[in-house]
Amino acid sequence: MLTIGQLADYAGVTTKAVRHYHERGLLAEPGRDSSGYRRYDAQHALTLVKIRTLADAGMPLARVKDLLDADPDTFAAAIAEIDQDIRKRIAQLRRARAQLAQLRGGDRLFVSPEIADYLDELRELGVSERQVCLERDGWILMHAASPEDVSRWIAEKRRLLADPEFRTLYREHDAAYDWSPDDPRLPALAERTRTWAAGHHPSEAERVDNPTIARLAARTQAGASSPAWDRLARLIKS
Amino acid sequence: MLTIGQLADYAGVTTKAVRHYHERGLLAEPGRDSSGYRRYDAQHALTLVKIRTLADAGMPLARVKDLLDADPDTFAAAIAEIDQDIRKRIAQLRRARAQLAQLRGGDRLFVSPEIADYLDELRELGVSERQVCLERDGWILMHAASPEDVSRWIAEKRRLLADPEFRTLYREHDAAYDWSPDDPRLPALAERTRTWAAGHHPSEAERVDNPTIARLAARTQAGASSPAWDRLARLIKS
DNA sequence: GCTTGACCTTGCCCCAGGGGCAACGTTCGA
DNA sequence: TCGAACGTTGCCCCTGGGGCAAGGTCAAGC
Repeated sequence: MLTIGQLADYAGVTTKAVRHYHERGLLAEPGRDSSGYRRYDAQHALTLVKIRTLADAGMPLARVKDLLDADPDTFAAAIAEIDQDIRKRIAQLRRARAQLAQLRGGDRLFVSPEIADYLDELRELGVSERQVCLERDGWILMHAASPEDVSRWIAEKRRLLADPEFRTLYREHDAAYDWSPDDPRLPALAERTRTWAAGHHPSEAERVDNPTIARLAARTQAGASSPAWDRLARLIKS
Repeated sequence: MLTIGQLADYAGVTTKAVRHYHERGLLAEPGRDSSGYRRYDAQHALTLVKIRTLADAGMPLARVKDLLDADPDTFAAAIAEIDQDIRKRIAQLRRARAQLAQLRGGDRLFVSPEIADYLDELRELGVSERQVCLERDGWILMHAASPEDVSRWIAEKRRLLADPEFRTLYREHDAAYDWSPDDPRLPALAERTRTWAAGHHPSEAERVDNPTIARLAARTQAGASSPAWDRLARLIKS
């Protein structure tokens, strides 16, 4: 007859776990010897190994309990199900591993592939990393606030970037961030921007009156501006 | 600016989880709007996705917290470690799957390969499944109570089974379980057993005076006897 | 016989990672 | 204007045990 420690060692668990299984009704309480120690027999060892096998496979103890005295068909079905579950979990772990690797480089992890591609295009255009981050943050907010609009807006942005004049303006605005607010190039840039805006026929998509988006855009800009940008904004409005 | 629900949906978690991360200090509490609602920006979304990526990889939240503002080297090292861990867990799951499959057939799962082989030999000899179970339970107890003795005893048992007379006696004892206690074959079997025992030179191993084992054996037998076996035992002793 | 160390007993609180519910305030669209 | 859907805090609950306390017990060696 075995003590709780011997039984636990045999099954590769702690004595604590064995007592836990008693509490949860998974393992029958054995008889006690004269000193009150639990004394186990081989049947307990068999059951304990079964419990561990099922629990190691990720089955909750409550289900293990039901299953221990279920008929063979139920048992087999449960085994099959758990087996499927294990395969799913392996796949999940593989995915987690891949995600983890992404964490080290780039922002593909944080935005949809569509947006990530767009950001890469900006980079190829020579846009500063600061500006790319600003864009990324804007798209994250948009994606979170109204995901169904993202595709349309991305398409619109792409359409604009196809216009050489817009591309030039975009890059100059980007560069202007670091200029002095008194930089003589600012009035000229403002003028060119207004000219472009006047000649530019706003598309359907752009006129979408989504107040959420409008407020969102305003906030995003507000967070990260510079003296030169502030002046530029005033010059364009005036 | 996002509400907690939008942020949570974006990262694929529950609002409860987001609040949990605030409590644990993983995610900075954002400002509140006039009604007391939390209002999040893109930075929160970035951090939240990072948190989930690390947590999904099995990292405890406490470590995630430390890692979120660690230097890149520490971060990379931690990533590598977690990656190793994931691979280990995948291997573990695979093992669990294999064990699970074993659960459906035989008792290889419960005893060492050595003992399982021995039990299979008994089966080939035509020993009843009842007797094989009895043996199995005995070996489980021995393995749990004093694993270092198992190999020696198994070898001894094998040596005995090589003796044709012992094999015959073993099988007849097995069969006698179901006999009536008045069966006329019992006295003859007892006599043959005594003759064999007298002519049998007990080996070194057999005389090992392990009182634990002796008590153990006695208990095992006591649990599963039959009227015929009881009579047989009395006949042999007398 | 005595000590020492390893074992056993019960009981209680602790952890992650949230879920669920209460009881209430806010916002938004029809 | 009203109801649904969302937000707030706070509390207790779950799993699968770990850790520790405050003892009782057992076997070995001296």
